[in-house]
Amino acid sequence: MVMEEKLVINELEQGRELAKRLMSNLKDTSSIESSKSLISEILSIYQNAISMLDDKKVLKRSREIDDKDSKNVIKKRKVFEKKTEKVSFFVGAGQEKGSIDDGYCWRKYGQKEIHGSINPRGYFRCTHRFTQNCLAVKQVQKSDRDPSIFEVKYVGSHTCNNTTTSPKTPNFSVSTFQEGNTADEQREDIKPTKTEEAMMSFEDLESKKNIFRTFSFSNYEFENGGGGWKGNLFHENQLSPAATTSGSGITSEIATAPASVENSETADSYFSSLDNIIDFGPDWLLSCDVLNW
DNA sequence: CGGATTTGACCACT
DNA sequence: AGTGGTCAAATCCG
Repeated sequence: MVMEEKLVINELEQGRELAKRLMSNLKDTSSIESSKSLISEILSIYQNAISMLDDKKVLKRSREIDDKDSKNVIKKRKVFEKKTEKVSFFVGAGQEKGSIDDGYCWRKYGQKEIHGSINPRGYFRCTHRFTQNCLAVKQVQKSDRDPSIFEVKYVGSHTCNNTTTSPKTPNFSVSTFQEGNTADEQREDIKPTKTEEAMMSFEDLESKKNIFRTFSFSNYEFENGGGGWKGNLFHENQLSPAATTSGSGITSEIATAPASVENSETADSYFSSLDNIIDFGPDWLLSCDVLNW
């Protein structure tokens, strides 16, 4: 492991420790000021870590471009320019056949057996690819480790306006993972959720990402007891590979959106309230209690 | 009948 | 040469 990677890990570990302390403080409503201070520190640490990783990406990318230029080779596939985001959906038993709606219309264009994986990977692209030149693509694969988890990898952003009728509001716990096209991966787990039901539209993942980035925990320990899941989780009542899925063993940000829709607050409004992390309101604190933080 | 899915073939990349 | 991603003809389905 190179030195800069160690530094990043060190930064993230510090953030984790501070987060733990914050959790303890949150149980004591009298220490709000202390909690705010901790949050500020966490934000600073995560920002440092992110900056380190971004710098690595810039360096790596420039090297790739130089290599191409030096060889004077024109390659058809420009993989490194695509923005990818991995997400995992954790589905309940017997729900695989359900249909997940992430707010977009997808059309399956291929399926492949992946070397080393038990389950095939499905390839989906936006239905409006040709009508609106929307280049969004996603890959869905059932987790080998846990059949109840679908790993979904989103590549590119939607440029189409058409989302399916009602905003897809999957109820799930989400963890997204943004990857550079290489091994530079950022791990950011988050556990928002005011209640156990939040609705969110995938089109908002990108915009919310920064929010998660500023405040995230590794909830993997909570949800899997340290078991093998390395990535982000989505809890969804209904999900079909065609609709969404992915995020193979990776790490990322996590949002839990629960399973019923009784709570009227949508993910959108929920996340909006996160715009200023420091201003988490009483509701958020309540959710911490609910989650037994 | 039109749109979506399946699936083998093809191609880019390593 | 092996692997993953995409294409496109065949097929399915509402």
